[in-house]
Amino acid sequence: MSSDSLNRRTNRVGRPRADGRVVVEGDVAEQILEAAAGLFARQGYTATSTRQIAAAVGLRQGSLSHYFARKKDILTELLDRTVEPALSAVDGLGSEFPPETRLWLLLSTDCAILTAGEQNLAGLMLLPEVRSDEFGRFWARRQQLKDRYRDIIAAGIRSGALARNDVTLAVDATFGLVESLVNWFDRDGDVAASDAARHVARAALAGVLADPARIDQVIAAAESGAPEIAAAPID
Amino acid sequence: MSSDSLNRRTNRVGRPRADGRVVVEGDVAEQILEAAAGLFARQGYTATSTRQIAAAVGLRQGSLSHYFARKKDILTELLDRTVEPALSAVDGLGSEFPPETRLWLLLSTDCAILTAGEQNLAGLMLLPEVRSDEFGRFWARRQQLKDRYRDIIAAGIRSGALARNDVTLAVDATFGLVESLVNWFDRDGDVAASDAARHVARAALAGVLADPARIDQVIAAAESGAPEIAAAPID
DNA sequence: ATTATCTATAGATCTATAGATAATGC
DNA sequence: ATTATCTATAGATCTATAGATAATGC
Repeated sequence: MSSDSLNRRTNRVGRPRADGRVVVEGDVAEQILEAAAGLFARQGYTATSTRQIAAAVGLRQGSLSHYFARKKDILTELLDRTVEPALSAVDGLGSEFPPETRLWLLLSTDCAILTAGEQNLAGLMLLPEVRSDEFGRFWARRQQLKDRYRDIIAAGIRSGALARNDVTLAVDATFGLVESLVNWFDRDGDVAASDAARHVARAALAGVLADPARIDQVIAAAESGAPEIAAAPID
Repeated sequence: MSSDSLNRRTNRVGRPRADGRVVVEGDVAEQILEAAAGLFARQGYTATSTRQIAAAVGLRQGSLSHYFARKKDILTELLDRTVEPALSAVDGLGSEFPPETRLWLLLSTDCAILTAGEQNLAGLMLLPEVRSDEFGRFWARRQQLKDRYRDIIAAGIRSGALARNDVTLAVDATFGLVESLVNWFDRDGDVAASDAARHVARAALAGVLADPARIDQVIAAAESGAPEIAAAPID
């Protein structure tokens, strides 16, 4: 085997980069997404220039279009990756459990997802620019997730396990409390992701339970996997 | 009294506006702040141009500098008005109550403040651009508020009323749960501000109480104004 | 004279695109 | 031939500022 063929293995097709650096770790599109996620989260979307994103991965500004035709496409792809894991986790939720148990399972997996990963991906949805219609697809997917919360909470209210509050309030608040994690949970801080996730999930559940004293029992039942006896209906 | 002097009353010094509209309702600086708050919250800081702000109050872009030398100064003033009310509310907090009662009082006033007003002023602090050093004064004030939470929560853990969790976790989570309101509470939605505020404050308190069953008792005690009997210390 | 505005613009961006170039692949 | 990059730039911003102007105040 000549040294020629050895070199060819590590080299890539296409004009070399201006800075001379060779791309080793595969997928450039992935690198762009990762770099952009960090920049968007720290500086904001509009305040992050395509030049900055390109520089972060060792490209010139104009070369980005080879991977993403417009800046917006990068954010769209990142947002997509935000909802999808939560939505598919929802599907695996056993329906044999009583609603308050299912709610705990939903809450705790959701909180775990939000605190997982190196980057605060889910935080991107709070960027004001994301409110624009251009990102409608994302908001539709997210609404699906919220609808699952609504189903479970409504069932819990019917069974008497959850307080007979306004459903909209209960759903909005529960959903909102969970998502508070993306604001304050700090991956570089002292608090462990699992502790933060559990604390928030527990507070959210406590907020809707009819009998707050039952909370640790509900959590234990969910985690032992055994469906506990449902609370007696109120009416 | 001539009609001349009558006219003078309603007219103002200075060159008339280009659009011919006459400013009636006093303070232009306040109008700028209000318009900017709405635009920043909806579109983001960088994505809002000084031209848009000016247009919203019937001025030309260049005329803004008469009131605020730079765009940043508008946001700084808005952020100032965000922390100050919360900080002064904290001062009025009776120290004769046990910590869990004081915590409830702090939580409920804070949540009330966050949901009050026509505009989601507090939401501005989540704008990514605000993280920059330029707004350090704001973050320092906010840290003072957080320190009050820490004092009270630490005291509650010592007294045994609050769960013996990591203080940092408890403070970060409690503070974060409260602030989740700025993300999801919708002034144009169906949920009343007072309901949203109460739900969140209650969930946050439930998250840290040693005995969740006590929650409604603690809240009732705080609201009747009578200091209840403190829980027995753990050690 | 003072004030609140205006108009016009310099200088600095920023994004998307056209077209060139330097690799590998066949 | 194909691919991944480059360089250069058009066109559209955006912010801050200079200097003019049209009111009122005295």
